[in-house]
Amino acid sequence: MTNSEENYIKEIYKLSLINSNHVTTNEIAYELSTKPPSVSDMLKKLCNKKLINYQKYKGVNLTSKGQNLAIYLTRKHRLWEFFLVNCLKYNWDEVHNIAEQLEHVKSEDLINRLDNFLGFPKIDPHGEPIPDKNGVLNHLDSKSLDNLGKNNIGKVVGVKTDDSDFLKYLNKINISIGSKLKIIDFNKFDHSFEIQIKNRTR
Amino acid sequence: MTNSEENYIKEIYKLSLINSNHVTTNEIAYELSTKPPSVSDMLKKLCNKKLINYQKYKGVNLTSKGQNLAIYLTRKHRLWEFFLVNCLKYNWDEVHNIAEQLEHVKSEDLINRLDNFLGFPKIDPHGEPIPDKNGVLNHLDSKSLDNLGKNNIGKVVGVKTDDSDFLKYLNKINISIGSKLKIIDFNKFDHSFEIQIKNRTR
DNA sequence: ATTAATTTTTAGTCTAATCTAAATTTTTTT
DNA sequence: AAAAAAATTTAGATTAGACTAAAAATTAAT
Repeated sequence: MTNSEENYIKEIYKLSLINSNHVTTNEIAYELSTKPPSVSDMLKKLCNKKLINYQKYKGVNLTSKGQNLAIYLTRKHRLWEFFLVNCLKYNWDEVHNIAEQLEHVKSEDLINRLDNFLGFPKIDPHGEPIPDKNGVLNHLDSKSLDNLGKNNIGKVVGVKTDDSDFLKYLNKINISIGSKLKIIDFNKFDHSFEIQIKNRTR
Repeated sequence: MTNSEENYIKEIYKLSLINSNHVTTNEIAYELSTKPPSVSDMLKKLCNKKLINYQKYKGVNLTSKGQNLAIYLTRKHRLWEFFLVNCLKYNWDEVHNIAEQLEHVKSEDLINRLDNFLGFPKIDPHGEPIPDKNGVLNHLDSKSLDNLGKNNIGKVVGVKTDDSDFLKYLNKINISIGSKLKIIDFNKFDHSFEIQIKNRTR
């Protein structure tokens, strides 16, 4: 299993959570900053390895073998992110690229020991659940901000994106995991919210 | 800088410490489990990048640029080994392969933070010195076992090889860093020693 | 239901790193 | 110092992953 194959599997996994299991060539190419022909080539290879279901022109989804692999990669990524933030004192907006590299280190034993060393954490620095040794994911009871509704109050439990610039913006406006948000108003023309932020004072 | 280039630089560094700065194509090929033509190709490339001095058929040595790089790679490798043994509770004979992978992660900041997290250790689990941020190496005052001489007593401060089987053998006969050894006898026919081992009782 | 636009795939090229086989240079032996 | 052996390099092929340009299939628009 090459690093590149692993990156494709992880990306297909991410996209299939958004697009209800139907992922297209162009989407993958866009997300991985590569070109569609490269994706076509790789899809053939991953299909031969029984990691994805793929029919020409029809898009892809993961086989259960591919899904297990994706969950294992996610486990590695999130455990490394947890290590970087909690041990090495990185900010949550700085860890993605490094975790991306660390996650390709090949040793299942290493990851289980890391998990143990970190105290078997259940959520990563962005609030995303960390799959356990058996691939079991602890889904949080949560809804996205646009489903909260006007005048309702919610508590931030996670952020879906790894985009460093967006996370920096959240730092700037003082939103982090645990912040309480109230929807004040909604602007239809650009789908933006006006919100009120309450943080616990420390 | 590719992983492969890094592996070559590190190997040339290791070999030039043994062979007083004259390293040959076949030696490199043997150590890296590759073939001489592959080495020839790579040497050309590293020479173009001014990392080694290389003349066809004449062997190689590192430029000062190459040496700095080698020391930095050694720093990364030994810090990760320290982490694996001291945090993740690996044995000293198990860490080499994993550290080999971790050392290719590209982030100088990561290594400096790791160094800080580990408490700026000076020696790795095999007793080898860990270069600091500026590449400064703390050479231990030591001699090899075959220079100790009959009836003399020495204290083990380090082991030069990463060979997992040899390290396991040392575990078996109960030699570790800190053991006191006395040369009882020397057998000329196969250059073997008879030694007495004294370990601190805990 | 054709045409137009978009998406996806095929065909062929490129680079890094490897290999085998053959040629060349250096070293050793006689 | 010539011949034999060993070490090293060149030449040419291969694989993985990416690319551009062109062809084919699908989807959208009239």
